[in-house]
Amino acid sequence: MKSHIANLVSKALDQLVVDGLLDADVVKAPVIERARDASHGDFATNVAMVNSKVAKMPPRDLAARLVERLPASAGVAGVEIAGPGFINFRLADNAYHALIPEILGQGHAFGRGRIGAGKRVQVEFVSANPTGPLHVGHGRGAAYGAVVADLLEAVGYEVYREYYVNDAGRQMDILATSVWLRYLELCGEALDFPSNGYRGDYVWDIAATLHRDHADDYRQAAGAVFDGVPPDDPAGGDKEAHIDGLIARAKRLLGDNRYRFVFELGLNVILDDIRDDLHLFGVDYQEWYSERSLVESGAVNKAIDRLRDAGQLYEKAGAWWFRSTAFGDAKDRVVVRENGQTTYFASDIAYHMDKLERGFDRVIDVWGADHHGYVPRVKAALQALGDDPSRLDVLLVQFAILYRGGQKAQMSTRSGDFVTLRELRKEVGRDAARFFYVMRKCEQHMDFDLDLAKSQSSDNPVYYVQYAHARIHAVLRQAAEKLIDVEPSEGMGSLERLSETHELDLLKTLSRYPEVVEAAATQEEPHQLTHYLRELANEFHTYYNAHQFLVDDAVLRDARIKLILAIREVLRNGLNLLGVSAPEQM
RNA sequence: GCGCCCGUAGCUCAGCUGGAUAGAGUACCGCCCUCCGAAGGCGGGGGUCACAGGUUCGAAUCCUGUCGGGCGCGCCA
Repeated sequence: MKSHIANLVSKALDQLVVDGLLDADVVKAPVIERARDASHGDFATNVAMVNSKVAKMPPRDLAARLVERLPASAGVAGVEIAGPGFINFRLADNAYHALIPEILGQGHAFGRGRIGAGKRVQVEFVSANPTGPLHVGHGRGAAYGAVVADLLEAVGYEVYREYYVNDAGRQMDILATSVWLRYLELCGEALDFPSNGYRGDYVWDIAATLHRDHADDYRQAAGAVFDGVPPDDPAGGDKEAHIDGLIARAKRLLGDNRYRFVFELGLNVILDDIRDDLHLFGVDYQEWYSERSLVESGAVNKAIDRLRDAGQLYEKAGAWWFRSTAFGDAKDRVVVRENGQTTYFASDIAYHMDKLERGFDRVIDVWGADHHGYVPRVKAALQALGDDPSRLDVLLVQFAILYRGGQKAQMSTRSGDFVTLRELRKEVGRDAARFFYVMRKCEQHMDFDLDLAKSQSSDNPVYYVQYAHARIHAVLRQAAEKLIDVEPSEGMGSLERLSETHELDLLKTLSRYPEVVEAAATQEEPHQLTHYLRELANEFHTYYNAHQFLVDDAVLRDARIKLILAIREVLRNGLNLLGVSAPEQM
């Protein structure tokens, strides 16, 4: 409908050019938008105002000339000039009635589009370190990334969802060492657990598995482990030096193979947990991409070599630095440390290089906002390698702060004192968690009200929308009891009986759905969809209270049933895109 | 100190590629079930769009500055 109006306006503009009232070179393209106020009709355009200057004519005069040249159209019931020079279009009722067979005919496909044109886009999200269970801070990125991916798919992109597994590096060594130390405690060794180790209960659980399956096979005397290791922070030392010393000691005492065994046990247990957790959250990936595989395949060294060959690296204080300042970064960055180990950043360069080499048209990273300072260096690296950094979009998600009983629910991974995503799901349910996380635009700091998410009342927006869907099914069940055929196969002739304001408003709202999906997808803003669904649910509830659907007049009843079937379809499709269920009963 | 994000109704937030009287939910007050689920609906009050300048036919929206809040500035990941 919108494009139809745009088409009419373009033709009128062309005619103005032909008539010599406008210069084709300077005329600005028309923008058609939904009228905000019903009294302004259905669509409006500001072409007359934006072209007023180049036409050397007051906006309203230009508007009048343009309206004179608009082609006639059956779907358009009225055109008027208003305000400073807006041209308002009012559609004929039957233009909206035709929407119902369209929706019912397309079913699940209604609202999906093709502007993605099959382009391949990769979306990387969550990618939390496998050093512990996911917590609620990861939940927002998970929900947001998943919905953005689904939205892009809905508008015609071929989407590849990926989780980058940081299974190399020092944090993983700290985890492996933490597991081993807990295991030693289970064996009966007395020791002071390092202040920088992972202290969560899940570490005990992994240690217990090791102890159950291998008894004392991995046991070493605590003295042998700790003697000569630099003191920990509480003992007046440095916690970083202490944990590094313990890692080195673990590797030496266990030997490569046995250390690797403990390491992998920890990694696999946690990764399985994360995978399962996300799956139950409705988040599934095409690929779990291992950082270690990147190191072991030589991809990291290859990336470093490419940078060196391009003259973008230099040596300073024993380390190799990437000249990222040459590409807009605030300072140069180390890629190879003094000790010869490559940095996380070096892996990330290789990873992003690989993403682009895999031939994606677009690459999207969803990161926590605390990583925003990291964006310039990754883009710098891509540019230095001769790739096009604009193919990479980094979407930053701000933190969500949880409130329970009006109080902040705080968290910290290292101390083990945090709310896990699993617990959140258990507490508020998957539907509410998914909906709440994407209800706000991602750059907005979010207050997540656990009590509200839990409440089974109209205060809770997710229940409000789901209730509208369930209510439609309640009507359909009622109709079935009365032996009314709810899916009549005959034509749509009865639809012109839909003439109530509530009905026409609903049709108008339904007609917006494809535009909402497209906007939410292209702007990566799932919240637009949540707002839309709330609005649609509200209009349905209003309609429900104002009119009886299952009336004696069979023709009218038939029309109304078709309308609510169309509403059901859109509610279901929209909720589905959000990863929220559309229950038939609640 | 430098960089990024945010500041709109008591509270939580839309609106931001400039457009017509600034919206929604919630809270508060008042109504509506002999009627398909009241987990609902209708109405009402409530705003110097943080502040100050600038750009123009027009600014919550764009630019500059100030003030407030969050985050980041590792040879950690």
